[in-house]
Amino acid sequence: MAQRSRPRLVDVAQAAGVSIAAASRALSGAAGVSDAIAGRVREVAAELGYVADVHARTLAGGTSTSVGLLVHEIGDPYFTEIASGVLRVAAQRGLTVQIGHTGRDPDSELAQVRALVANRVRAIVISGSGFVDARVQAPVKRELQAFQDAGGRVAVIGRHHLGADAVLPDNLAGGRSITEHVLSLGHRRIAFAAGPAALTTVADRLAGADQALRAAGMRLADLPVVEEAFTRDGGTRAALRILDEHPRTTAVVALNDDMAIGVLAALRSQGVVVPQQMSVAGFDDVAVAEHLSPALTTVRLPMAGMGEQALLLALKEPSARPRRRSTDHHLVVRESTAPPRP
Amino acid sequence: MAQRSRPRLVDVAQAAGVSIAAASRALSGAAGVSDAIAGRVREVAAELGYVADVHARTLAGGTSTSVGLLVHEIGDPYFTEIASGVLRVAAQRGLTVQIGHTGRDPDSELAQVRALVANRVRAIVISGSGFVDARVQAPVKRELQAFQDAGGRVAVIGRHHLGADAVLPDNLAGGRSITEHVLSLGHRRIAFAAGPAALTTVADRLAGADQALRAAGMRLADLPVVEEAFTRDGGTRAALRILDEHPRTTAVVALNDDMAIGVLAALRSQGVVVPQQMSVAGFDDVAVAEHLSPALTTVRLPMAGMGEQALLLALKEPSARPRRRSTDHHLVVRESTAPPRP
DNA sequence: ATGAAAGCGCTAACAC
DNA sequence: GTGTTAGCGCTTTCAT
Repeated sequence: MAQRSRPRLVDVAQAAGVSIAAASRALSGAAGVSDAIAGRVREVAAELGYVADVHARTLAGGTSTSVGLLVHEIGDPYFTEIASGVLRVAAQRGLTVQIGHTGRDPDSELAQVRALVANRVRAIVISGSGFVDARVQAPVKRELQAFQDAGGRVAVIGRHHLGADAVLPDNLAGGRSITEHVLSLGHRRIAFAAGPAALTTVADRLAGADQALRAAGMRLADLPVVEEAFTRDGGTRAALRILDEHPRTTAVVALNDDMAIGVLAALRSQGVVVPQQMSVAGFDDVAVAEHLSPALTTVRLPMAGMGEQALLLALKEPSARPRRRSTDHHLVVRESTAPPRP
Repeated sequence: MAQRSRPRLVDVAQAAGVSIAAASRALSGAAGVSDAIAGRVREVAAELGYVADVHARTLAGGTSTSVGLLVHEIGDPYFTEIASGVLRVAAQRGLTVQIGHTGRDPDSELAQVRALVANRVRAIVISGSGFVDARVQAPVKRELQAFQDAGGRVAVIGRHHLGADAVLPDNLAGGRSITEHVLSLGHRRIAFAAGPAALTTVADRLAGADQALRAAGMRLADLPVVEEAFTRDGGTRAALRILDEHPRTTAVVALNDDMAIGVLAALRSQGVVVPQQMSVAGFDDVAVAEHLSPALTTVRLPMAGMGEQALLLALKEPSARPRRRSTDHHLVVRESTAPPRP
C-alpha cells in the first residue's frame, strides 16, 4: 500500500518545465500565460492525474467552491425535493454541496451552521421552518450574522427574521385555499392535524385556515387542532386522537403531506373509508401524493424550484436589504376529499 | 458591511495570553496543556465565537472531517433513504458530508469523484448501480484507486468490481423471491418492467428472476422484459408498452418501486384494476410503498442500514482485501398482487 | 507544560 | 509572459 501522496502543483510544474505560478495560472484558467504553456501544463496535469487541493486553494485566498444546505431530515420528501433543486443548481455552477440534518432541533442546527462556517462555504441555504419564538434561534442568527459580515452569503427557505435573503412558500394563502376547499364541499366539523405550534410553518398555515374559517363565519379556535410531530407517524397519532376525541369530524386537514399520509394509514387501519366517511387534505404536494390511496387533495408548492431559487439568491451579490421571493401555490383537488355524507 | 474577518487562532491565543501552540492543543483536545490553560482558552474561544478553519486545519495535516456521498438522484426515494443513513452516522461522528448527483452518467460520476478527491474527504461512499460493462467505469476505478493509494477510503453500495469495501443488497435472491411469489399465485404470463440492462442492479435482479422461472420450468428469455428508464416515468412507459405489446399479461414485476409506482399510475389511467385484472410487484420497499393504492407487494431492502453500514465500513481501518457485507431481504406481500383471474 | 518555528499546497502580489 | 516569494490559518515537531 504505497501511501504515495497525490501529485502536487510543483510536480506538475516541474514535469512541464515551468514555474508553479505559470502552472497555477494555466490550470485555473487565469490570464497571463501563453497558450503553448497553458496547453502543455494541462496535458501534463491530466497525465499525472493532478487534482488541486481545495483546502490549499481556499486557504490561499481562492474563493470557496462549496455551499452548505441544512434540512430537517433528508428522508422527508419535502426536503428531498428542495435538496434536489439545490443540487441541480450547484452542479451547474461546479459547486460542491455539504448537507446536514438539523432534526428540527435548534442546538443541532447551531452545530451544523458552525460546521459550515468552519468549512468556509460560500453560501448557506437553510430550509425548513424556524421557530415562532425568536429567542430560540437567537444563537443561530448571531452566527449567521457573523458569517455574513465576513462575506458569507445566506438564504433561507420558509422562515423569516433571520436577516437573510428568503424564499417564502405561500403558507398563509395555501392554508386559506385548502380550508376554503373543504368548507366549499360543505364540511363544518373539520379537524386539523398539525405539527408543533412552535414552527412558523405550522403557525402560518393555521393562520391561513383561520382566515378562511372567519370568512365563513367560523373560528379556528372553535375547531380541534391536534398537535403531533410534523411527520408520518405524527399524522397517524393525530388521526387516532381525532377519531377518539372528536368522533363526529368529517374532514381532516393535515398541515403537510407527510402527516396526511399518516392520517390515511390510520384511517385505513380503523376501517374509515376516505373520502366517503372522512375527507383528508394535505399540504405540499410531494411527488407521491398523486399516487396515494386515494390520491391526495393538497396544496402544491414548487419545492424543487424553491431550492433552486434559494441557492441562486445566495449566489448573487448581496443587496442592502434582504431580498424576499414569495412562491405561489396551487390547490390540487384529487380523490381524498368529497362532500360529507348527509 | 464590515467585511471584518472572523477571529483566528492567534486572536484567541492572544486574548488568553498563551501561545498559539497551546491554544491549538487546548481546542483540539490534545495532551500537553494544563487544565487551567485549556479551560481559559476554551472560554475565550467561545466568547469570541471562534471556529477553526477547516481548510487550514486539513492543510496543516489534521485529518479531514468530511466524507463524500454520491447518489444517482437524491429525489429517488431509494437514495434518499440511503443518504439518511449516511447522514446519521456522519452526524454521530461529527463529520460533514458532501453530496453529489451522478445522474447515472459515468462522466458526471467521474467529475463528482474528482471533486471529492480535491476536497480531500476522508472517505467516499458511492451508492447506486454500476454498469455491467467494466470498461465504462474504468476511469472512475482508476481515480478511486489513486485516492485509496493516497490513504483515502472508499465504500460502495450495490456494485462490484471497484476494488473497495462493498455493501451488497440482496438483489439476486430478492429477484428470485418476488418472482417465486408471483409464480406461486399462479401467474405465467409475467412481464418485467426493467431499467437499463447495462445496470448491474437490473442484471442481478433479472438473474434472480430467471432462477425462479427455471425452477418452475420456464425461462426469462421467453418472457417480455421491457427496458425503460429506472424511474417513475420509465415505469409508466413500460406499463403502456406491456399493455400494448403483450396484452395477455397478468402480472408486471417492476424492478424497483419507483417504476412500480409509474406502472400503477399507467394502469389506473388505462382503467386496469390492480390486482384484479393485473398484479403488480415492486422492489426496494421505499417508505411510501405501503401507502400506495393499492399497497405495493415488494421486496424490502434495508436502505438506511445500507447507508450506515457503508460509511461505517469506510471509516474503519482498511483491510488487506476489500470487505463485503451482504444484506438480507424480505418479501413483503401487500395488496397489489393476487391470483390471476381464471 | 509551554513556546518558537517550520511547513501543509496553493494563489496573488510583485518583480523581471 | 514568466518566475519569485510572501502569506492564507492551522498542526506539529523540536527546543526549552
